[in-house]
Amino acid sequence: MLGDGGRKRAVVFRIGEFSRLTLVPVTTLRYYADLGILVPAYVDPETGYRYFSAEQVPLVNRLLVLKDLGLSLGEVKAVVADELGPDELRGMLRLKRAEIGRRVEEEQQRLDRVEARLRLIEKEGGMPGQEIVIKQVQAVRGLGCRDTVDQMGIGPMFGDVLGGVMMQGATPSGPPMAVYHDPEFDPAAVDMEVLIPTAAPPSGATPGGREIVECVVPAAEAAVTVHLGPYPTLGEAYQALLAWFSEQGRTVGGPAVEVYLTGPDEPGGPVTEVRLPIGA
Amino acid sequence: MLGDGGRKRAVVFRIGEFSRLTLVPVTTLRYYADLGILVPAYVDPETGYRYFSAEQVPLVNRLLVLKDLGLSLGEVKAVVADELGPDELRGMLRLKRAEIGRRVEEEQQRLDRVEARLRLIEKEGGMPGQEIVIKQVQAVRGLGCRDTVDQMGIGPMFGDVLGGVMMQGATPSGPPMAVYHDPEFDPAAVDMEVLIPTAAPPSGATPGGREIVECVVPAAEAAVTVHLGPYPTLGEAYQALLAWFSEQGRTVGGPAVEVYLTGPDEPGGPVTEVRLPIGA
DNA sequence: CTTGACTCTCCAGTGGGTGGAGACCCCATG
DNA sequence: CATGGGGTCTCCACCCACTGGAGAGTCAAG
Repeated sequence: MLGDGGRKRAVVFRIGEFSRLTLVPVTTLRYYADLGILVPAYVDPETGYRYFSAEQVPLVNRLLVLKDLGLSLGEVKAVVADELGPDELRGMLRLKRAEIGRRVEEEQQRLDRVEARLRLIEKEGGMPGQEIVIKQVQAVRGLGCRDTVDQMGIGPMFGDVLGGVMMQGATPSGPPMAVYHDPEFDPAAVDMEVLIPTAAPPSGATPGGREIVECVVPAAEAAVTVHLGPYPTLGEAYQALLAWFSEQGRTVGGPAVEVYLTGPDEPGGPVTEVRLPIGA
Repeated sequence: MLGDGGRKRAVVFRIGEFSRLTLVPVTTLRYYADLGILVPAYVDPETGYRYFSAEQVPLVNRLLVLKDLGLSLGEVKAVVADELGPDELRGMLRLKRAEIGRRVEEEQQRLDRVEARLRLIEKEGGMPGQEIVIKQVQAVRGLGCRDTVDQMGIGPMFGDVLGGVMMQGATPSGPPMAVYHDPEFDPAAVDMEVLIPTAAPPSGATPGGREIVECVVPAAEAAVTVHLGPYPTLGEAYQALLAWFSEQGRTVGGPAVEVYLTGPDEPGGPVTEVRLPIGA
């Protein structure tokens, strides 16, 4: 058309023209060429210049469409290079559909959380002091015992169990924990389990007066918060957790667990993690 | 508690214990520490060991919550470090809300496209030969002319315009284009505009018999496809495009544009890009 | 031949980590 | 007090899909 005198030379474009034709940036074209996804029709062995043919424009479009459907460049390469059949392609797209669906769901939930947080800020004028996080806590194995005591007996029980475990020669592998088996807190009769995590628990003997046995706190999905301050103020943490449960429309799925990250002798009071399992 | 003889030493955890407490991987804790997001309570200057205090557990939870709301680590750092007020935080969250909303929208549309493609594959048993892509095509400036000719006059018109433009000494900056101004194709009277893109267009003179003037193809959002094969088969491309418009529930927003990437003398026929603007 | 636009290769950086290599440290036991 | 095993350190590379820059070479018009 533009001269060429009848010699049959394929119509090729340099990378810049091709970029203008396809609206794909030059650097990206080079990147695709290096990855082998869009191999130039001809590469000058002297200069390294890449030349693309007009027939490659629809290939670029196919590539863009596949990318737009959410395929990674590796998958795109497999599709355009290996010419994989409609079955594999269908399978791949079904996977993508599931994956994108999941992502939509996730983002929607994230959006809900952001909106809840915004409402909270509007109402309270700032971030709350204690955050509530969902965690998949794994099971904890250790030594301890379960007993029903009144409110005043809680402190002594810790000392008792701790002393008993030490007497057994076991080495704590983490901070002490307690499980409160009563759904309601009754100051007169607290059904609680105190345990010290240990790596390889040797078995039973008696300390001050209670029997030390192997105990397990089961794995759970739990709403978790951390309370800073003396034990009488732990109720705030439970209030916040229960408010969260009612706000989320979820139910409590098991007994509360407290983890005593720091003892009561610290300046500023102890640090206590409170876990409330989420119902199935 | 564990001895310590009454000396006031803060309860600190090594990175592994802290990781177990917070369920954040050790490597990630180190990463956050390096970024200055979660600075250890104490770093041993001799060994470099990082020690975290129990008071930092709620800080980690706050961090996780913020990250979960979609903030980047940089933003999280700004929030936890600079203690920025509720106003900035609110603003940031509002931005996030908009951003996440956009992303939900996008992913939803992507999901729709994947499902449409899956339906297509089920029906046709494979990928279509020609893909349709949405592109923001920018305006093209050049030399050419508009005329109404019959079907047989299209070819000569190209030769005429091309010759005229060459005679002006202008250098084409891209492949020839044509705009078809009739909504319907009437073989007896085709209202078409032929133009050759040029960088700095010099103005008017006459070639074989038509006046060459400066022309512009406006920028547009267009559905684009590329057709391989002789011109009489271009109807397939238009059919595919119109099917796409009706499937997408969109309307055509302007005259069709054809870009002649390759001339008719190529083996295998010419390569032609067809653009149909999308209505506002 | 010069000039300016274009292209080449190579390297670095993005974000939010993950994994490994090789060296050092801590602690409990013998 | 030596030793062993597990924990921790730093540094580097890798993931994805690009994007930007430096410095050198190339192409085409005047």
